[in-house]
This record gives sequence, C-alpha cells and structure tokens, in this order.
Amino acid sequence: MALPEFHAAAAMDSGYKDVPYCRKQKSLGLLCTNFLSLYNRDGVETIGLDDAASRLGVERRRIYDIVNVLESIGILARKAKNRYTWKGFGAIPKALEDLKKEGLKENGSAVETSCSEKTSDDEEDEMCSDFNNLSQTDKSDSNSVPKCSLSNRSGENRKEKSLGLLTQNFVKLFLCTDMDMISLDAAAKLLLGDGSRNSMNTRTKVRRLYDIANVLSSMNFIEKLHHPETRKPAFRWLGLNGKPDKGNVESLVLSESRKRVFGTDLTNATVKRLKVDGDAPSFLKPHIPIQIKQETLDNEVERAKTGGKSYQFGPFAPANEHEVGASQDEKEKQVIDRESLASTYLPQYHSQALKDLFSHYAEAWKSWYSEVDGKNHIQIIS
DNA sequence: CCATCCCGCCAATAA
DNA sequence: TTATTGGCGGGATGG
Repeated sequence: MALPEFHAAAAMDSGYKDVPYCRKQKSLGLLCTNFLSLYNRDGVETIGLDDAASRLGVERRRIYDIVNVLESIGILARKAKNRYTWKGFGAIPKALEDLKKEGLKENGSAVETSCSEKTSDDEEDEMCSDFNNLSQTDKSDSNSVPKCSLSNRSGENRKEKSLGLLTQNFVKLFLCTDMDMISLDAAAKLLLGDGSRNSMNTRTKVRRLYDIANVLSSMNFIEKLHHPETRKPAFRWLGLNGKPDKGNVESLVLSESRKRVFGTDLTNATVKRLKVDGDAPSFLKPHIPIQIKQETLDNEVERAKTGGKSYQFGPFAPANEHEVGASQDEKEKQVIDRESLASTYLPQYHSQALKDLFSHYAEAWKSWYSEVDGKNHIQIIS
C-alpha cells in the first residue's frame, strides 16, 4: 500500500504553461456538481469513497466534505466503511421536513422577530436561539449530567462540530426562522452554541459555512446575493425549487444563476497550488493522469431541456446509451485505482453529462413537487 | 484592502 | 497497531 505512486510526476508542470492554477476549478461546489453528475444515474446504489476520489481526481479529504453535507440533506447515507448508499434527490423533501420539525421543536417556538421593520432589516443580530445539538447517540447513559456539555471530556463535542450537523443547523435556520437572507457570519455567530464572543471561533465557523454554502449553492438550494441596502453578501434559501411564487413557469430550473460557472473541465485535480517552495516532491498521491480531453466547448451550461420535457420521469431518466461501468461496483475495493487510473477514466461525459444532469434535476424537482405538493410543504417566510 | 475558501496537517475514531 | 474520518486554520486567491 502506501504510495504506489506513478511519480511520473504526471501533473506538475514540466514545461507546460497550462493553467497556472485557477482556484475555481477546485471548489467544493464544482466538485459537488461533478460528484452528482457522476453518481446520479440509474443503477447507482452504492458509492465507494476511493472510487469517488479517483474518478473525480481529488484527495480523499475532499470527498468527506462533500459526502458529509450530502448526507445531512438526505441524498446519501453511510452504509459502511468506505461506502455510502445513494438515496437520491427524492429523499430530500422528507429530510427537510424532518429538519424543520426538529428545529421547531428544539427551540421553544421562537415565533418571529417582530421587531419593527428596521429600515432595510439586517439579518441576524441578537436573538439567542441556539440550535444546538439534536442527537444524543448515547444510549447506555449511566447517569449523565443533564447539564449542557461544557466539560465534555472530548466526547460528543467533536460531533457537535461536524460539517454535517453544521449543515443541518444552517438549513434549519432558513426553514425555521422567518429571516430569509442570512449572512454567513451572522449564521456563524448564531449557530455558535451561543457564546461565540471569540473572533477566532467565528472565523473558523465561517470558513465551514463557506464550504457548506458552496455545495448547497451548486445544487441551487441557496443562492448568494448581495443585500440590497447593505453591500453585505448573504444567502437566500431557494428550497426545492429555484424560485416558486406565482405559478410563473419561467425557469422551473435554475434560471440563469450559476454563479460558479462549471468550468470547461469536469474534473478537478491536476495542478496543485504550488507550495511556497519552488520544487516540490509531489508524489503524495497517484493523482490523475492528465488525460482530460479539454474539449473547448460546453460553456452554455444550462442548455438542455428546450422548454419541453424530453425525458419521461422514472426516478431518473436513464442516461440513454452506453455503459458507465458502474456495474461492478459492489465487491471490489480499490483495485481499480492503479489500472484504471493509468487508462482513461474520468471525462466521458462532458457536455452530454451536463445536459443529462440538468434534465435529471428538472425531473427530480418535479417529482418532489408531487410529493409535497398541495400539502403544507416547506415554505418559509412570506 | 478583505471576502472567499483550498490545502493538507494531524488528531479523534474505527477496524 | 494501522486505516478512516474529518476538525481546523494558515495563507493563497480573486475581486
């Protein structure tokens, strides 16, 4: 094990002026999009972390980030070590409703903040509604002080700071409160157990929130915009649809907001951020061979679906045509690595995939509507 | 400037 | 113990 390394130093410059770096291509948001387009096909039921990492060309660590937030929204579920189960977008409505219920119950009916209408109301400010923990996975309690943690011998404390939980709390903020535009650092202060008089704590929290916001944005559950009056950037909850309100048809799917344009390259990876130091041992991971066809096209992002519904439901329309090779994806481990790595793996989708992806989104959203349709679905504020 | 947030060290946890 | 998971925050990037 360890490093089988193809220290052929595949990537790493060596003469090509290629992309200097470009941070955007490595964002969590893009990674999430790629992750989704890669696994949101029919036939996928389980996802191997190693597989995901190598196919997406990123380090393991990144996969954990993505997977954690996706799980907190119900799209995935941990099945076992190195393995997650794909639940699909259809599981989201329920997950959100549960979150809403939980949030509402936790804090004693926080009603609303009818504090007049401060001209150009801000976002948070005071209001101490700590959406603290929620799950106490400990059963054999054996007398546990009802007191709030505090000196929690490094126990649940770690979990309380998990990305997943933070994500849920962040979402609850939108679902259970009347405020619909929240700035990250408002959210950070608000979600901080409360205290949070430390700037450092907040800073860290905000960093995490940025991460979360990025993946949620990539799925269009929230959107970043600037506060009308205040230049302060904030996020708005879009929910399961891109923008409800009035039966306007317009864009049932992401209007034209893509914020993060999906680069021309569907895979992240390749090229690291050069270290402070010139050289670079660079043999950490087998990285991805620079295959990437780099077709110079597909920048029209959300094309697809020309007004009509080309696909016909089904959980998710079959990616009409060819393999995907996701057939044997149930017993192996990380055998694939080396071999497949050398060959081509990644981008066989490209624009085609993007089209499918968006079509799928459209269908998925429609089906969610059916589920929570007339009922008292999630609808915040007014 | 400063809002964003990637990278990856290294500590908890699980096998 | 080793392998997985994943906090955490330095500091680069992009506006």
